[in-house]
Amino acid sequence: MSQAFRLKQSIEDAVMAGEFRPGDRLDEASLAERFGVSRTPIREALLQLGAEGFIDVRPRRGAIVSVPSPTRLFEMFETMAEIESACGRLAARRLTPENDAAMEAAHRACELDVRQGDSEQYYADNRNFHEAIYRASRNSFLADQAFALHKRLSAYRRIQLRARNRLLQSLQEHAGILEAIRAGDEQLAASRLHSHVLVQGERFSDMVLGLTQDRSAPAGTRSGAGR
Amino acid sequence: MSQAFRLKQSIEDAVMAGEFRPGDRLDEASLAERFGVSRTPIREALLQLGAEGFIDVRPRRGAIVSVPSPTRLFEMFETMAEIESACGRLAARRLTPENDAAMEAAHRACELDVRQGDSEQYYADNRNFHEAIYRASRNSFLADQAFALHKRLSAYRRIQLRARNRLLQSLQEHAGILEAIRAGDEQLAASRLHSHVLVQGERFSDMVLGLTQDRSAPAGTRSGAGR
DNA sequence: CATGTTGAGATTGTATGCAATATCAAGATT
DNA sequence: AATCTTGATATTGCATACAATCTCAACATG
Repeated sequence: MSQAFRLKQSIEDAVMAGEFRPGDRLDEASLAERFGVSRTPIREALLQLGAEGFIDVRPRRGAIVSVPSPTRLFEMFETMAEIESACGRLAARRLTPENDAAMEAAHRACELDVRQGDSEQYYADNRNFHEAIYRASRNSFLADQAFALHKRLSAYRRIQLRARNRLLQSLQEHAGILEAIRAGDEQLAASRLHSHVLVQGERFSDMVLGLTQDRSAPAGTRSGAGR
Repeated sequence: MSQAFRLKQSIEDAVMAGEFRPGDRLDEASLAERFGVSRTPIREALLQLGAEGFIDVRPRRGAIVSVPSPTRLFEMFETMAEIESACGRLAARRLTPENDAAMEAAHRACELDVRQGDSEQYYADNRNFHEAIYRASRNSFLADQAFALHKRLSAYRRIQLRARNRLLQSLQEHAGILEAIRAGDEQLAASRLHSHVLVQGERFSDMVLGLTQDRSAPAGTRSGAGR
């Protein structure tokens, strides 16, 4: 497969792994050297990531890892809540045994993780659970949108789950969601999913908003005390 | 501003104008010649359009205007219905005088177009009306998602509105939606928007796929049997 | 007659070079 | 001292060249 595709994935991974922090510049020359290719495929990967909203590509000024404002971030979580609840609504309407089984399996895995207090593994299995719901909507386009947004938010979501009690609460919410979907209660499934997702956004906002009123001077950037 | 950006817009416009039909190849050399640039910025534009889902870029095999299957298309409309109803729900909750005025103005314009039977102009003003609702959600990220999907579907939507009585029906639905949003009735606004959008998908489906079930061979499409 | 093979031409993928623009620090001006 | 130029340097944007792969039709083979 083409290099640009592999590079796109690698750069995305590096960003998600936190190797590049929000605000960091992604300059073409260093990336080219790092991956042992010329600037051309790097540019192509960056432009694609930019089109997907993963990074910010400013004409003539290079690409940076996007720095959503607290407001923007909350909007993203709110949108995720709307999309997920739509998935839940459709899942409740259309549930098949296969999809039910997939959700069940993912939920069981999450249970185990909580019992073992393995928050890192919970993070992964939580993702599987949510993706099982997306698929259960039996609308692959909607599911794709949900996947994409989930991925964009995962960096922020991960921080959330570090809190121990949140882990247990999350699991209990999953149980309630699953129950509603199985009961075919579209309304309930939608509203439970909505708050399950939104609470994360709210918690995160609280956390971030505590620090920055509006003028974010994101800590950690080598901002110019210089002058 | 950079050429690639302008080109991206131009190619998108050409696709939306129907100059390239679904399934047509977008080969780099001819586009480069047409726009008087080299292949490099053309590639960059195509890759970005591909990342946005507007076209299909198949590695080593060039880009084509995507040809959503009837099923996929219906899924896209269903997703649009979910997103729009989310916008409506939030708009009902958060309506400001400014957003109200904007929706009102767009609605008035649509009324005038119907009275004059100008379906082409209605097409444009209808878009404004819907975009006014997106903005009224006061969630700019959600609104951006809605814009993008609306754009991707507009080619199919346009065909819909050609039918005369559909024009009037559409207008009446708009009135109902506006009323619900103003009344602050989130549920009603959401459900009215949902069916307003979905009915287009359904009509389109009926048109294209009277034979949905799974039997392929979409009769009547010129790209069906191909070569 | 159907199917597999092959090779020329066409098209995409990547590297490199140069032009255009942005960045930033040192010096000029008030 | 603060702000405004200005030029050197770094970085991006685009064009061109070449390499890698695909396409497709003519031919060979059973």
